[in-house]
Amino acid sequence: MRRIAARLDVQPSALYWHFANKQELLAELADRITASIPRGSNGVLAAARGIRDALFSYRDGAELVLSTYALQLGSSHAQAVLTEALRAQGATEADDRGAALLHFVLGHATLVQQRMHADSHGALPDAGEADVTAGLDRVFDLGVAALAGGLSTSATPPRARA
Amino acid sequence: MRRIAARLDVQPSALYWHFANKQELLAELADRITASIPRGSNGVLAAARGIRDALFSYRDGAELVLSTYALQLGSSHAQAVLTEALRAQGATEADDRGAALLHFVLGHATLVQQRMHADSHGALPDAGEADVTAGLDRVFDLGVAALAGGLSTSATPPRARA
DNA sequence: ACCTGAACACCGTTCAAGT
DNA sequence: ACCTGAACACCGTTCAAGT
Repeated sequence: MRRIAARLDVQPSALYWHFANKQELLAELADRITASIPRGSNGVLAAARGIRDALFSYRDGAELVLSTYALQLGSSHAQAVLTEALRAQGATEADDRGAALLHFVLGHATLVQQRMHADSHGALPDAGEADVTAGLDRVFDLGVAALAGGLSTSATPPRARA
Repeated sequence: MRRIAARLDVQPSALYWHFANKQELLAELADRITASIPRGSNGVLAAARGIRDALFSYRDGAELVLSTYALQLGSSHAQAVLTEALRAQGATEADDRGAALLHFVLGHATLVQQRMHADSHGALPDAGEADVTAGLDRVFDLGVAALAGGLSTSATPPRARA
């Protein structure tokens, strides 16, 4: 709060005219992050990646959206995007699958983002020359594919294969 | 730190003889939580539930283990249990699947635990008489089943069906 | 070896008072 | 309507000094 106030050239107490408390300010921030998630119907994998990338593009975005979603402040835009992509693909139990997918994406993204953040501060145990992020994209894709229902995860498969 | 010190009838600064900082103390706590996860080979679903329940039995256990795992402090016992159960079931890509499953379980459990915690403090938007936790067990089971590989998620199916 | 005491540099939040 | 100033009740952490 003090840092935000400083950036606005205002006293910290001024923020409490606009927000009841820190949590409500964070909920507004989370809403802006999720609002930037693309709605397009390019398949479940594209939808999941859109969410992940939106989270990654803000510092602590994943953890913030996870917590705000848990408190049921903020919108459920992310889940709506996933459920919609699942339905377009003809998945069964699209609501539950959408929830599970969202939980996976939020867990995965929070974990990866925290690890990257720690690494950039040199706070990770030294693992030699290995990339901290090695294999995590593969884990993400595998997880999404599995949760999407074992069907094709792309609504637009390569034409050459058709 | 101050609260822990008080519980031990000691000054907060005394803790810094035993731990370098708060994060290292939390890592030790996370290790004790994951150490309580049962290793049995009763299938992937049982393994995943064992992890979830271990997390639930400590205040903020899920978030704590998620963060500690992200920083790669503490053991990878939870992931080992999942990977082992996947292999016993004959799953392909057991390592990546184990990672994805762990991410899902951590995301799901963190979300559910934070929501329950907020609800018990009356911090959730009023949803009438609905249970805050409604349907979440179903989402968990569906997620685990999907990530387990679409195979049977139980190593001991009902005998009546055999 | 293990702990205390005192300090340092922070937090989020409240609220009377200003304009 | 919107902000300041000052305070309150907290944090994690350090470090000389004690025993």
